[in-house]
Amino acid sequence: MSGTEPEIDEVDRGILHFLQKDARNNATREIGEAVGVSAGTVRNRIEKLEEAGVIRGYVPDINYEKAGYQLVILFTCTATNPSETLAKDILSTHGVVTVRKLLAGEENYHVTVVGTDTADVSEIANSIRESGLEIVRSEVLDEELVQPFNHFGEDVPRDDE
Amino acid sequence: MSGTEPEIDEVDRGILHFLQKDARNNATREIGEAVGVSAGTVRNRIEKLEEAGVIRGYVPDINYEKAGYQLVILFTCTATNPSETLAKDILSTHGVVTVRKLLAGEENYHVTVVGTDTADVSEIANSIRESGLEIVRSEVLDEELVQPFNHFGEDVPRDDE
DNA sequence: GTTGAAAACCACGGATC
DNA sequence: GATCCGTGGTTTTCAAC
Repeated sequence: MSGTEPEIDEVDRGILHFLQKDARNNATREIGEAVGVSAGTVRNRIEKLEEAGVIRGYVPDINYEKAGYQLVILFTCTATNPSETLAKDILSTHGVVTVRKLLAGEENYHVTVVGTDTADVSEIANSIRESGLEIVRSEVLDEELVQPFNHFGEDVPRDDE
Repeated sequence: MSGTEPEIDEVDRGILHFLQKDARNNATREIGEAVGVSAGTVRNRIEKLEEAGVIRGYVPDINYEKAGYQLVILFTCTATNPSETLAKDILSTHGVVTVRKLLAGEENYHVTVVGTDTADVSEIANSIRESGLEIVRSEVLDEELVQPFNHFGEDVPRDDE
């Protein structure tokens, strides 16, 4: 199907574990010392992981409310006429931050949007409908916590703490 | 309430816009040229944004399936006995990658988990129940797209391109 | 708060094992 | 495939505006 299955070993898991904690402020040498390889190897592994599509990119974890966008809304939707590009179309809509497509069920699209006020959110809702989603329910998001992957490197020996 | 409201200006928005695209492989000098300030100022602003809590951290965007965790499940739950630390407790559970707490409604907790097989997911489900969540529904996630914040910097003047 | 320059640090590339 | 090393670029620090 999708072809190659990348083999993720302990070194890769350790690297991914480190990147989870902080994907920006760290050095390959520091990671290498923690997982037991050289800095150059860390760089090679990261490159492989990126090429294999395991790592899709690096994003900042942003607190929307503190950034001035007080409203964070979760729209539960039904795709009336699903197309191949529907998810990507929705994602490119102003205000949309995440799109989750479920494998089955009626309410098979979950769209998270952020806005400054209700009028703003209302406009976003209209855009979503025009793209081909019927909004079944809209709810206010109170809190969202992200732990991108707490599996990696759980059994990697740590020299500190 | 939460106290200080950080003032996000055009420079901050431009910086956030750049970090969205790639939070790891970029130079402060490059960002500075795009938004019209020096590299040092970019670093100062980023530090401010981090201290203010606008930027909570930097995380890799990982494709779970390609990393060997084929099952990505969305649990829709109801908090039977909500506590202050419930969301954080759930997040620290093995296999849990995101916790979304809704402001109101019966099914007010959405928990995304990843696992290697059904037995793995079943164990995770048990852990979630033990933490105080009743699982109302479980669905298979087909696709998840993230666009952390496409608002920032849309109207920032660019001197090139 | 921002800027500019010097120094320490790091990533990147090739050669080697 | 992993490691070492030299070079260019970048972050960092500090003085000055």
